[in-house]
Amino acid sequence: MTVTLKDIAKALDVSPATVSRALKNDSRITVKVRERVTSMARKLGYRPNLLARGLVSNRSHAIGYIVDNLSWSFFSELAERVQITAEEFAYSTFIYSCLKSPQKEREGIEGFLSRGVDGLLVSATESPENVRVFRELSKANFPIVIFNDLPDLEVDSVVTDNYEGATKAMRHLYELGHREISFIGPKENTTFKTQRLAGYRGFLERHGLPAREDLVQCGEADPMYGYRAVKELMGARRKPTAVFVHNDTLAMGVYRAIHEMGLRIPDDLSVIGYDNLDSCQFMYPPLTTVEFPIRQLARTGVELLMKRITETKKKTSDREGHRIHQKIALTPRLVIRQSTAQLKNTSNIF
Amino acid sequence: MTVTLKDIAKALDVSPATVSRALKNDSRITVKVRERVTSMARKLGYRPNLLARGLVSNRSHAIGYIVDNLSWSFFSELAERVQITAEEFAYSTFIYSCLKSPQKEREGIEGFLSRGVDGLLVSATESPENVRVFRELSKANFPIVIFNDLPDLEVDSVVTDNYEGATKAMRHLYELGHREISFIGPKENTTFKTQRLAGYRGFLERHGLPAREDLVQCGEADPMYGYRAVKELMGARRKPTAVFVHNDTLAMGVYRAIHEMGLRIPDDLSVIGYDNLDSCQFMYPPLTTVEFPIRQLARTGVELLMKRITETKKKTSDREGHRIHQKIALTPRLVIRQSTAQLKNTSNIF
DNA sequence: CTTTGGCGTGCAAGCGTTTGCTAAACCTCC
DNA sequence: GGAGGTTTAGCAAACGCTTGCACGCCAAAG
Repeated sequence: MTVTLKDIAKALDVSPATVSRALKNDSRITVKVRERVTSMARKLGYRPNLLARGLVSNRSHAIGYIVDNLSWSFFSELAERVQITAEEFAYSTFIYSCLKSPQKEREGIEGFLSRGVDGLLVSATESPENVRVFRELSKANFPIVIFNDLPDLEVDSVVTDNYEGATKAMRHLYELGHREISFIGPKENTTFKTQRLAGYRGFLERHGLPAREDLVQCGEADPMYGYRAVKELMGARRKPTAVFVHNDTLAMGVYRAIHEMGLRIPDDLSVIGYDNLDSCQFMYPPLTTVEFPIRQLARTGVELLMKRITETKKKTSDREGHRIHQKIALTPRLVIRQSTAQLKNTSNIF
Repeated sequence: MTVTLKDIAKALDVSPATVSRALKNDSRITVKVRERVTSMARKLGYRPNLLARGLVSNRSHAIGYIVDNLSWSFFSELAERVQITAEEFAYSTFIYSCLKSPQKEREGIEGFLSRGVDGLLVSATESPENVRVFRELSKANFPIVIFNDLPDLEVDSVVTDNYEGATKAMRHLYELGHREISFIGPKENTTFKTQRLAGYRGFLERHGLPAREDLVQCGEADPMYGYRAVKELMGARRKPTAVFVHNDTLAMGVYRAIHEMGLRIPDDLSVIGYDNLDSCQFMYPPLTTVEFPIRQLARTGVELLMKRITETKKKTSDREGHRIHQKIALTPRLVIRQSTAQLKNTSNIF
């Protein structure tokens, strides 16, 4: 059925070893032989069996990428970039969506390892059990890079500075004259959320603004929650004049609520998001947001992972040499569009 | 380093064969032995090597899914559902985004086959070369299911009736009194586009409405094009009162253009989309659309593929028994939200 | 006490590759 | 013309697992 190295060997009356070497451009093989082999391979429609290859070479030329929810633009954009970048290194990418379930995430990890991936990329749950698994893998010198800022740095990671991003968002609003600024985010205290919220609070504090807890709204990580939160905020007596939303997806709900209430963005409420998803520019008005540099993140992560992989595979002997782990932080950038504007009718301008 | 069957066997002083059988609940193994084996496996942290397993059993327990652009919600939502459904069958899903490049798509297929996937799921380019590849695979009894309506039915497929969906959209607009209805879509003549456009034209014809070609706008498959198209349409002398947009993503651009021009949906223009992406309900106003039943499609596709896989793997002998291919069509459903409304100021009501 | 027949387990081959070592062939040079 | 060296190619083991077959054991039957 399927044609193997042996078939080529038989057809050419050489040994499988020779075919194998010829196909991978081993210098010891004559040009003539190589040519005969490659042309016969093409003729027969030879397709290398990566399972066999992986079994003996102990390299699958694949990496695994675990995400929370592939259906969310944030993750699917990342996943696509990871795949594209890995491809430049002749690597396949296996993607697994764990639906925010630590249990499933665990299964995903196991599955990847069973399939012999050469390395792991993670942007998923922060469940303690799994974080422990990542630590152990890392300690065992298994190549793994995490797109997150875990408490103790014992594993390679590529992150963005969420605190800094939040600060930039806040400064932008502040400079536009806003003082009553709300924060809308998920209730889970992921590092992303914690840092962004800290950036928000830190900014208020440094500028002597009151930290009104009624302006901090946390709920489900779903656009619907953004919708509900705004309805509540804007229905209250002391409304905010601007809102810093934890991510662009949540901002979609915010938009809908504002429009539905017959209010306008940015006139009645300035809105700033986070992530800079592709869809931002098609919201109305186009959303001002903090860019989460997806492409660079994917690239940096994959490159770091590849470095680890080659390191590890090379010196399989001195595996005791404990690696120094890296944490690479990318700076977020503010993308100003039209959902934020100068505050009007106020004496509060600095 | 990694623990294998042999290690367990050695530790228990039994043969690897016994361990293998015990772990897969072979009835011939004593309960006592089985228990000793499983507990030892757990203790040692045994993880089956799927490469080896696949090599000998010729079953990888993985399927490949090729999509056009993973970063598009439509595909990532599909991919996630495919993964979830496949998991129910104890199958892994490899996802590959070919970025609409037939070349890359081809590489993706080859990669999947090299990795020994047991079956293929496709919603990607319709390039003749690759369609031929699919045909050949199918002819060779390789399990493959396509989410598309290919010209000649020689391969299993699961589709939705785009013509019917378009008709439902048009009828909805028609019943609301609209007569000047525009179509905005991609310029590539994919089957989706062709069928939806045919549905649009067919409807006009059956209802004696003029087929104004200036109302049919085709361009890039990108929200930006929807934006430009609407600007042009609404800038013309004879504006449409409603627009049927080929998909929800394109509709985002339509929305932005309308809003930017200071017009209102649905008052100045009724808009109907196609796909019913998660984000539809958060557009403002929530988008009326034709549902592309993603979940059922994924489920049906995976189930059909699984059926093929078990069929094929069972009777590896009579592989000549040419299979009868199936085409399963799911009916699209109209989801009425608030982007469409009764046409006002017109004598044209039926 | 020897056969028969299950039943439970082990042997060994094989899946398609890679790769260290060996061997043959060919040069080059004295 | 043979020693020594350099190419070039083959042998065979190994990767971790599955599986057809054989084998040994014990109980029941003859």
